Amino acid sequence: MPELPEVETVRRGLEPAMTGARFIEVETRRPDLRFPLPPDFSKRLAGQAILSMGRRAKYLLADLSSGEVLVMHLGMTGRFLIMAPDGGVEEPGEFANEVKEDAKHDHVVFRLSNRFTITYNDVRRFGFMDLVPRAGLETSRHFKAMGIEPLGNELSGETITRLFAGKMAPLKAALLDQGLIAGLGNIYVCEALHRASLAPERAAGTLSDEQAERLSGVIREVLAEAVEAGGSTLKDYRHTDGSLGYFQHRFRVYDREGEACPTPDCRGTIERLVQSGRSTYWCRHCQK
DNA sequence: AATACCCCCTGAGTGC
DNA sequence: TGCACTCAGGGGGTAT
Repeated sequence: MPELPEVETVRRGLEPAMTGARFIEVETRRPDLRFPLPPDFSKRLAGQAILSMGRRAKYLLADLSSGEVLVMHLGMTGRFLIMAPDGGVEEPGEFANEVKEDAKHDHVVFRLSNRFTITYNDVRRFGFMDLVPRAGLETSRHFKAMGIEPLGNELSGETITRLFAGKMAPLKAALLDQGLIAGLGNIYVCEALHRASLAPERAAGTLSDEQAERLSGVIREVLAEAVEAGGSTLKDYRHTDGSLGYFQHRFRVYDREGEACPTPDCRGTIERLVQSGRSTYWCRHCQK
Protein backbone atom coordinates (compact mmCIF):
# COMPACT_ATOMS: atom_id res chain seq x y z
CA MET A 1 0.00 0.00 0.00
CA PRO A 2 2.60 2.44 0.94
CA GLU A 3 3.84 5.70 -0.26
CA LEU A 4 4.57 8.40 2.24
CA PRO A 5 0.94 9.45 2.82
CA GLU A 6 -0.07 5.84 3.41
CA VAL A 7 2.78 5.33 5.84
CA GLU A 8 1.80 8.47 7.70
CA THR A 9 -1.78 7.20 7.86
CA VAL A 10 -0.54 3.92 9.31
CA ARG A 11 1.55 5.83 11.85
CA ARG A 12 -1.48 7.80 12.97
CA GLY A 13 -3.47 4.60 13.28
CA LEU A 14 -0.82 2.83 15.34
CA GLU A 15 -0.08 5.76 17.59
CA PRO A 16 -3.05 5.54 19.98
CA ALA A 17 -2.71 1.76 20.28
CA MET A 18 1.04 1.66 20.76
CA THR A 19 2.33 4.86 22.38
CA GLY A 20 2.75 4.39 26.12
CA ALA A 21 2.22 0.63 25.99
CA ARG A 22 4.85 -2.05 26.61
CA PHE A 23 5.54 -5.13 24.55
CA ILE A 24 4.47 -8.16 26.56
CA GLU A 25 5.36 -10.68 23.87
CA VAL A 26 6.47 -10.54 20.25
CA GLU A 27 5.68 -13.56 18.15
CA THR A 28 7.61 -14.09 14.93
CA ARG A 29 6.06 -16.66 12.63
CA ARG A 30 9.06 -16.80 10.34
CA PRO A 31 12.69 -15.75 10.79
CA ASP A 32 12.67 -13.17 8.03
CA LEU A 33 10.65 -10.71 6.01
CA ARG A 34 12.63 -9.23 3.17
CA PHE A 35 15.70 -9.49 5.41
CA PRO A 36 16.26 -11.63 8.49
CA LEU A 37 14.72 -10.13 11.60
CA PRO A 38 17.51 -8.74 13.80
CA PRO A 39 19.14 -11.10 16.33
CA ASP A 40 17.08 -11.71 19.48
CA PHE A 41 14.31 -9.58 17.98
CA SER A 42 11.54 -10.73 20.32
CA LYS A 43 13.78 -10.67 23.37
CA ARG A 44 14.98 -7.13 22.69
CA LEU A 45 11.40 -5.89 22.40
CA ALA A 46 9.85 -7.74 25.32
CA GLY A 47 9.24 -5.48 28.30
CA GLN A 48 10.16 -2.29 26.44
CA ALA A 49 7.82 0.67 26.48
CA ILE A 50 6.96 2.51 23.27
CA LEU A 51 7.76 6.15 23.94
CA SER A 52 6.54 7.53 20.62
CA MET A 53 5.63 6.55 17.07
CA GLY A 54 7.44 8.49 14.37
CA ARG A 55 8.03 8.40 10.65
CA ARG A 56 10.94 9.24 8.38
CA ALA A 57 10.16 9.04 4.65
CA LYS A 58 8.42 5.66 4.27
CA TYR A 59 9.85 4.23 7.49
CA LEU A 60 7.88 3.84 10.71
CA LEU A 61 9.89 4.43 13.89
CA ALA A 62 8.90 3.19 17.34
CA ASP A 63 11.09 4.84 19.94
CA LEU A 64 11.70 2.34 22.76
CA SER A 65 12.59 2.67 26.43
CA SER A 66 15.64 0.46 25.81
CA GLY A 67 17.26 3.22 23.75
CA GLU A 68 16.68 1.32 20.54
CA VAL A 69 14.34 2.29 17.72
CA LEU A 70 12.15 -0.30 16.06
CA VAL A 71 12.42 0.57 12.36
CA MET A 72 9.64 -0.81 10.17
CA HIS A 73 9.14 -0.63 6.42
CA LEU A 74 5.97 -1.86 4.72
CA GLY A 75 7.51 -2.70 1.36
CA MET A 76 4.75 -3.07 -1.23
CA THR A 77 2.08 -4.96 0.67
CA GLY A 78 2.83 -4.56 4.37
CA ARG A 79 -0.06 -3.62 6.66
CA PHE A 80 -0.90 -3.58 10.35
CA LEU A 81 -4.06 -5.00 11.85
CA ILE A 82 -4.96 -3.54 15.22
CA MET A 83 -7.03 -5.70 17.52
CA ALA A 84 -8.54 -3.85 20.47
CA PRO A 85 -9.13 -5.53 23.83
CA ASP A 86 -12.80 -5.91 22.87
CA GLY A 87 -11.78 -7.97 19.82
CA GLY A 88 -12.56 -5.34 17.20
CA VAL A 89 -10.07 -5.26 14.31
CA GLU A 90 -9.04 -2.13 12.44
CA GLU A 91 -6.54 -1.43 9.72
CA PRO A 92 -5.26 2.14 9.38
CA GLY A 93 -6.36 3.46 6.02
CA GLU A 94 -9.11 0.93 5.50
CA PHE A 95 -12.75 0.84 6.47
CA ALA A 96 -13.50 -1.58 9.28
CA ASN A 97 -15.92 -3.50 7.10
CA GLU A 98 -13.26 -3.90 4.43
CA VAL A 99 -10.46 -5.25 6.60
CA LYS A 100 -9.50 -8.56 5.10
CA GLU A 101 -8.00 -11.08 7.46
CA ASP A 102 -5.42 -13.28 5.85
CA ALA A 103 -3.64 -15.28 8.53
CA LYS A 104 -1.39 -16.98 6.00
CA HIS A 105 0.61 -13.78 5.69
CA ASP A 106 0.56 -12.70 9.33
CA HIS A 107 4.28 -12.67 10.10
CA VAL A 108 4.83 -10.72 13.32
CA VAL A 109 2.45 -10.26 16.25
CA PHE A 110 2.93 -7.65 18.99
CA ARG A 111 1.06 -8.34 22.23
CA LEU A 112 0.96 -5.16 24.28
CA SER A 113 0.43 -4.31 27.93
CA ASN A 114 -2.76 -2.39 27.10
CA ARG A 115 -4.22 -5.66 25.75
CA PHE A 116 -4.03 -4.49 22.16
CA THR A 117 -2.63 -6.95 19.64
CA ILE A 118 -0.92 -5.56 16.56
CA THR A 119 -0.33 -7.94 13.67
CA TYR A 120 2.03 -7.26 10.79
CA ASN A 121 0.76 -8.86 7.58
CA ASP A 122 2.71 -8.76 4.32
CA VAL A 123 1.81 -10.85 1.29
CA ARG A 124 4.88 -10.17 -0.81
CA ARG A 125 7.21 -9.81 2.15
CA PHE A 126 9.12 -6.85 0.75
CA GLY A 127 8.76 -5.13 4.11
CA PHE A 128 11.28 -5.41 6.90
CA MET A 129 11.93 -4.63 10.56
CA ASP A 130 15.15 -3.66 12.27
CA LEU A 131 16.39 -2.50 15.66
CA VAL A 132 18.81 0.43 15.68
CA PRO A 133 20.28 2.42 18.59
CA ARG A 134 18.49 5.75 18.77
CA ALA A 135 21.78 7.61 19.06
CA GLY A 136 22.98 6.19 15.74
CA LEU A 137 19.71 6.31 13.85
CA GLU A 138 20.66 9.04 11.38
CA THR A 139 23.89 7.29 10.47
CA SER A 140 22.43 3.78 10.36
CA ARG A 141 22.32 1.96 7.06
CA HIS A 142 18.72 2.86 6.32
CA PHE A 143 19.07 6.59 6.88
CA LYS A 144 22.63 7.67 6.23
CA ALA A 145 22.09 8.43 2.53
CA MET A 146 18.48 9.49 2.80
CA GLY A 147 17.28 12.69 1.19
CA ILE A 148 15.12 15.48 2.54
CA GLU A 149 11.64 15.03 3.96
CA PRO A 150 9.13 16.26 1.36
CA LEU A 151 6.65 17.50 3.94
CA GLY A 152 9.37 19.18 6.01
CA ASN A 153 10.77 22.69 5.85
CA GLU A 154 13.70 21.77 3.62
CA LEU A 155 11.61 21.28 0.50
CA SER A 156 11.55 24.42 -1.66
CA GLY A 157 12.13 25.44 -5.23
CA GLU A 158 15.66 26.47 -4.33
CA THR A 159 16.35 23.10 -2.75
CA ILE A 160 15.09 21.26 -5.80
CA THR A 161 17.23 23.41 -8.06
CA ARG A 162 20.26 22.62 -5.93
CA LEU A 163 19.52 18.89 -5.64
CA PHE A 164 18.84 18.51 -9.37
CA ALA A 165 21.68 20.75 -10.61
CA GLY A 166 23.65 19.14 -13.43
CA LYS A 167 21.54 15.99 -13.49
CA MET A 168 20.89 14.41 -16.85
CA ALA A 169 18.60 11.79 -15.32
CA PRO A 170 14.93 12.21 -16.20
CA LEU A 171 12.75 14.11 -13.74
CA LYS A 172 10.84 10.92 -13.00
CA ALA A 173 14.01 9.15 -11.87
CA ALA A 174 15.29 12.12 -9.89
CA LEU A 175 12.02 12.42 -7.98
CA LEU A 176 12.02 8.69 -7.21
CA ASP A 177 15.61 8.88 -5.95
CA GLN A 178 15.24 8.51 -2.17
CA GLY A 179 18.68 10.02 -1.69
CA LEU A 180 17.42 13.38 -2.98
CA ILE A 181 13.85 13.63 -1.72
CA ALA A 182 12.85 10.72 0.49
CA GLY A 183 9.33 9.37 0.42
CA LEU A 184 8.02 10.04 -3.07
CA GLY A 185 6.91 6.89 -4.87
CA ASN A 186 5.68 6.04 -8.31
CA ILE A 187 2.11 7.27 -7.94
CA TYR A 188 2.79 10.66 -6.42
CA VAL A 189 5.69 11.39 -8.73
CA CYS A 190 3.34 10.91 -11.68
CA GLU A 191 0.71 13.06 -10.01
CA ALA A 192 3.15 15.83 -9.08
CA LEU A 193 4.68 16.02 -12.55
CA HIS A 194 1.25 16.28 -14.08
CA ARG A 195 0.18 19.04 -11.73
CA ALA A 196 3.41 20.89 -12.39
CA SER A 197 2.98 20.49 -16.18
CA LEU A 198 6.43 18.96 -16.42
CA ALA A 199 7.36 16.09 -18.76
CA PRO A 200 8.70 13.00 -16.96
CA GLU A 201 11.48 12.43 -19.48
CA ARG A 202 12.90 15.89 -19.19
CA ALA A 203 16.40 16.10 -17.72
CA ALA A 204 16.18 17.00 -14.04
CA GLY A 205 18.88 19.65 -14.28
CA THR A 206 16.97 21.75 -16.82
CA LEU A 207 14.24 23.20 -14.61
CA SER A 208 13.90 26.95 -14.43
CA ASP A 209 13.68 28.50 -10.97
CA GLU A 210 10.01 29.08 -11.52
CA GLN A 211 9.40 25.46 -12.53
CA ALA A 212 11.34 24.15 -9.55
CA GLU A 213 9.23 26.34 -7.31
CA ARG A 214 6.04 25.05 -8.89
CA LEU A 215 7.23 21.45 -8.53
CA SER A 216 8.01 21.99 -4.88
CA GLY A 217 4.54 23.38 -4.31
CA VAL A 218 2.67 20.55 -6.01
CA ILE A 219 4.71 17.87 -4.22
CA ARG A 220 3.57 19.31 -0.91
CA GLU A 221 0.04 19.67 -2.17
CA VAL A 222 -0.28 16.15 -3.53
CA LEU A 223 1.14 14.53 -0.40
CA ALA A 224 -0.86 16.70 1.97
CA GLU A 225 -4.10 15.93 0.15
CA ALA A 226 -3.40 12.22 0.33
CA VAL A 227 -2.60 12.37 4.05
CA GLU A 228 -5.82 14.27 4.51
CA ALA A 229 -7.75 11.58 2.61
CA GLY A 230 -6.23 8.87 4.80
CA GLY A 231 -7.10 10.85 7.89
CA SER A 232 -10.70 11.27 6.88
CA THR A 233 -10.90 7.54 6.25
CA LEU A 234 -9.69 6.88 9.77
CA LYS A 235 -12.29 9.16 11.27
CA ASP A 236 -15.05 7.70 9.15
CA TYR A 237 -14.01 4.10 9.12
CA ARG A 238 -17.22 2.88 10.72
CA HIS A 239 -19.37 4.33 7.96
CA THR A 240 -20.55 1.82 5.43
CA ASP A 241 -20.83 4.23 2.53
CA GLY A 242 -17.18 4.23 1.25
CA SER A 243 -17.43 7.59 -0.45
CA LEU A 244 -14.43 9.04 1.33
CA GLY A 245 -12.47 5.79 1.06
CA TYR A 246 -8.76 5.70 1.00
CA PHE A 247 -8.19 4.14 -2.35
CA GLN A 248 -11.45 5.46 -3.65
CA HIS A 249 -9.41 8.64 -3.57
CA ARG A 250 -8.66 8.77 -7.27
CA PHE A 251 -5.57 9.90 -9.04
CA ARG A 252 -5.52 12.30 -11.94
CA VAL A 253 -3.15 10.34 -14.16
CA TYR A 254 -1.90 7.23 -12.36
CA ASP A 255 -3.31 4.06 -13.95
CA ARG A 256 -5.42 6.11 -16.35
CA GLU A 257 -3.82 5.21 -19.65
CA GLY A 258 -6.07 6.12 -22.57
CA GLU A 259 -8.30 8.47 -20.59
CA ALA A 260 -8.72 12.16 -21.34
CA CYS A 261 -6.28 14.44 -19.57
CA PRO A 262 -8.06 16.05 -16.61
CA THR A 263 -6.33 19.40 -17.06
CA PRO A 264 -8.99 22.03 -17.90
CA ASP A 265 -9.01 22.83 -21.63
CA CYS A 266 -6.36 20.19 -22.37
CA ARG A 267 -7.30 17.89 -25.26
CA GLY A 268 -4.56 15.36 -24.50
CA THR A 269 -4.80 11.69 -23.60
CA ILE A 270 -2.97 10.00 -20.72
CA GLU A 271 -0.16 7.78 -21.96
CA ARG A 272 1.85 5.11 -20.21
CA LEU A 273 5.57 4.82 -20.62
CA VAL A 274 8.19 2.75 -18.82
CA GLN A 275 11.08 4.53 -17.10
CA SER A 276 13.64 2.59 -15.05
CA GLY A 277 11.31 -0.35 -15.13
CA ARG A 278 8.33 1.46 -13.65
CA SER A 279 5.18 2.78 -15.31
CA THR A 280 4.89 6.50 -15.83
CA TYR A 281 1.52 8.02 -16.68
CA TRP A 282 1.50 11.45 -18.26
CA CYS A 283 0.00 13.80 -20.83
CA ARG A 284 2.37 14.93 -23.55
CA HIS A 285 -0.01 17.72 -24.47
CA CYS A 286 0.25 19.70 -21.24
CA GLN A 287 3.44 18.37 -19.64
CA LYS A 288 6.54 19.97 -21.15
C1' DA B 1 29.28 9.60 -9.14
C1' DA B 2 25.46 8.51 -11.86
C1' DT B 3 22.63 5.47 -14.16
C1' DA B 4 20.46 0.93 -15.75
C1' DC B 5 19.05 -3.39 -14.72
C1' DC B 6 17.77 -7.41 -12.02
C1' DC B 7 16.07 -9.27 -7.99
C1' DC B 8 13.27 -10.42 -3.74
C1' DC B 9 7.70 -12.51 -3.37
C1' DT B 10 2.74 -13.54 -4.07
C1' DG B 11 -1.55 -12.57 -6.12
C1' DA B 12 -4.74 -10.32 -9.43
C1' DG B 13 -6.05 -9.71 -13.91
C1' DT B 14 -6.15 -10.89 -18.89
C1' DG B 15 -6.27 -13.58 -23.00
C1' DC B 16 -6.45 -18.07 -25.03
C1' DT C 1 -11.39 -24.61 -15.53
C1' DG C 2 -6.68 -24.25 -16.44
C1' DC C 3 -2.57 -22.27 -18.20
C1' DA C 4 0.72 -18.68 -19.52
C1' DC C 5 1.78 -14.30 -19.19
C1' DT C 6 1.98 -9.40 -17.42
C1' DC C 7 1.80 -6.29 -13.87
C1' DA C 8 1.95 -4.24 -9.02
C1' DG C 9 2.39 1.50 -4.68
C1' DG C 10 9.67 -0.41 -2.67
C1' DG C 11 14.31 -0.48 -2.48
C1' DG C 12 18.84 -3.00 -2.25
C1' DG C 13 22.65 -4.73 -4.87
C1' DT C 14 25.62 -5.02 -8.75
C1' DA C 15 27.33 -3.94 -13.31
C1' DT C 16 28.50 -0.48 -16.56
